[in-house]
Amino acid sequence: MRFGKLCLQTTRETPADVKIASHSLLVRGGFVKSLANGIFSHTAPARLAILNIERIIREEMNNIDGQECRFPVVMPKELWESSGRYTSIGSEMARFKDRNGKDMLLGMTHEEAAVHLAKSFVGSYQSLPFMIYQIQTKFRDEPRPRGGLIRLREFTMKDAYSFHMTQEDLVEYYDKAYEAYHRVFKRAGMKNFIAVKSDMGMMGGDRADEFMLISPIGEDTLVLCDHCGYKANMEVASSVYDKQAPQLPLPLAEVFTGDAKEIQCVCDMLKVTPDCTIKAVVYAVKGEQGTVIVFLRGDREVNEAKLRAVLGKNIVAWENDGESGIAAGNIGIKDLRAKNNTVVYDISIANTVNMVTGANKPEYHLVNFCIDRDLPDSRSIKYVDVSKVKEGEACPVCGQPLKLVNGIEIGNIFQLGTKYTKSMNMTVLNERGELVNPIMGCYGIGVDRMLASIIEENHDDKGIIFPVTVAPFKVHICGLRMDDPQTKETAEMLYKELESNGISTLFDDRDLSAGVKFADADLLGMPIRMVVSPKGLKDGCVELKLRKESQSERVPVEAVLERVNALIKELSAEYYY
RNA sequence: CGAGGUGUAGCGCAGUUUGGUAGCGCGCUUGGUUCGGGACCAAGAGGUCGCAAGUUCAAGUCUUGUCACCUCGACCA
Repeated sequence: MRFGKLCLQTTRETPADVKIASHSLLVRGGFVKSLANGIFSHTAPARLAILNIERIIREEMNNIDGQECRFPVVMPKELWESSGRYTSIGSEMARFKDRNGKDMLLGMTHEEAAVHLAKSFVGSYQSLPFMIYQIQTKFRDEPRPRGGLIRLREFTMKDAYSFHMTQEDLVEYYDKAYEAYHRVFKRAGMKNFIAVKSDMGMMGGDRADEFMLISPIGEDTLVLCDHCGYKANMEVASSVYDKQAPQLPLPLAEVFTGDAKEIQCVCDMLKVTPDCTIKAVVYAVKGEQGTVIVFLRGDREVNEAKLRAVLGKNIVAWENDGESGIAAGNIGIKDLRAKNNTVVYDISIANTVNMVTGANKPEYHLVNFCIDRDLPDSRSIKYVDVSKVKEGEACPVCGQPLKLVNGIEIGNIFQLGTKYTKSMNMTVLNERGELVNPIMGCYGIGVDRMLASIIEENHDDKGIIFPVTVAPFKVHICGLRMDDPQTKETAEMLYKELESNGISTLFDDRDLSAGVKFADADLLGMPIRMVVSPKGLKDGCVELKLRKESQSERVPVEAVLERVNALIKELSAEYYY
């Protein structure tokens, strides 16, 4: 491709509202153009990089016997009602009516379509297992898109669906997919990624893993143990606690605390630390009356994802309407008289003694509260784990201190079970002639987000450093002094030679100064830069430089093709799995 | 949904306090000189100042409404 004719403009300045490196470089390099909130157009180089990523994904999916299919973007309401998700998914699903007033929606994932397709073509166990997948545009009306291509409303996703007769068969395939995902990310030039156990979210199912690129800009928090290798998303990470030091129970007493409501204020007033208190956090249940009150140790925070999983209900922020009977700021376990509420006891308060807690009346707290002594029905309390893991807390597996890092979710895999095949009534005959629901797995990769993540991990202060496997072009020719006939002729000749030998090349044939061309070459980040100039041609040479290196080499014009091929081979070796 | 911010040329911004001919830098066009790390000179093109209504002799500027975008928040009782 010729730079001079590219529909693209590089810029020196980063737009003021851009916060992260990949977004900045994608915009400055002219790869993407924001069209609306969370919706981008891609220029040719971005498209080429995406196609390279898709090619890697296709190869790996085909390698685990995937069949590339295609599901519709637009689907009727009825299909999604059959799985129950038409109502269970909120406003992130875009809905509209067609000309006849029929309710339609834009696909945000395709379990329903996959089951719809599979159930009509598959009647017996002899066809199973199989996996179907697609790479296609999804639309999710995210509440807050951000970070350029990191969180989009319209995006490209590879989504795969596998069907099995037994759980064992699913697990076996799941492990193959798990390995295939590692190969995809490795081949695409990612280094610092890991798989962690994750929440099921809207998918439902038995087990899920997320593939995370460890990065400070990641939106997810990951809990890791360097000692035993425990890895989990914060959303599902289990907590274990230091047991309270043994102490004699002191008499329960009510103390005046006035306006002190927040944990820290109460602690300051009573001269205690937050881990000696029990606090209450109140939620509302989405679409239902009443509240959920969570009691947990004052130094802990509620993990809403774990709470949702425990309740099996969606919770939302609670707003005090003054009618709930709740003494906000002074809520305690003892004599809680709130109406219509579900009470959740976190394991952090089990068997605690001498704690500070709300007195369930304004301006008062209790001190020396001992849950087993002061609650008549304490034995019937079922404690659950709903708090967030903290940095340094003991690993639930080996007890060593945990560390927290941020991660960008670049892919996920789920063991769905029969959630969709049951609800959508997909059955096949087994060996004994009985009708059974196949067991499903599903496997997603965010393609655009992968591009952004690759750039997050592969750039310097001058621009992108594309892995050779993903780079839109392998070679970037900078023709210096294109007004010089011999230089122009040689650059043209080399460009055509590379292209005709299957080496994708970006040819900067513009009549601009060397500095501009070098800056653009660094910004766009192709792995090999070739400088064709009168200076080099004087000795019959051109200059080759790798984007990731600072040293260049001089190569005779006639040896260029061979040398470029060798460099590509060398660069590619890094990304073999 | 809540709070804050921003909408002026393709991009980045000034101008708004105090109403009075639409500005700067980058980019773009033409000519010339340069040219191996974001060159210089000269001459140009390009904007109904997000949109709508209002106040005024006069609105980018004041008033009201509205739309869009950005950031943070939407557990810490």
